[in-house]
Amino acid sequence: MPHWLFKSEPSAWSWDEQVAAGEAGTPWTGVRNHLAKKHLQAMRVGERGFFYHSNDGKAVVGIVAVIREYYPDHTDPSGRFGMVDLKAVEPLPRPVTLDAVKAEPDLADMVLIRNSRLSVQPVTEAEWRAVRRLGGL
DNA sequence: GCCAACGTTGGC
DNA sequence: GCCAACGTTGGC
Repeated sequence: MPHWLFKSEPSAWSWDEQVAAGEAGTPWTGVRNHLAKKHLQAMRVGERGFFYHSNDGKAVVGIVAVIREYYPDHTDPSGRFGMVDLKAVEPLPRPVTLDAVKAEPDLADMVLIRNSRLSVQPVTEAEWRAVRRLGGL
């Protein structure tokens, strides 16, 4: 099963807010990049991803699940981009910082390192297991 | 279709 | 606050 990584600045949308949204989840609005869009379109209900705090925090802090597949993003006036709905699944007992990811040789090829500006990223099975382990799961 | 100018992201 | 990386826009 594919895995993903979603980036958000906590000042805009934080893990705590995602948790507070509960089982109903929330739409992941605001993606305006074609590669990120492609990843959103590939997502299926039940797939999981990491929730990453960019800028303020710079750490993987939790795990989310896709609960609704790709549909139009009403916040996009051009109508070209869409979104999925996500819900919080569980926090990482220990957030995995960007520094910790960089310090792990097995994670050197993570998209988070290689293409740091991409806001929705694929995560390989090996990367998924390694980050979970670093996070105490 | 090319590419310079510009805007945004995100680490530092 | 700076700036490198990268994506988008628009003139030609």
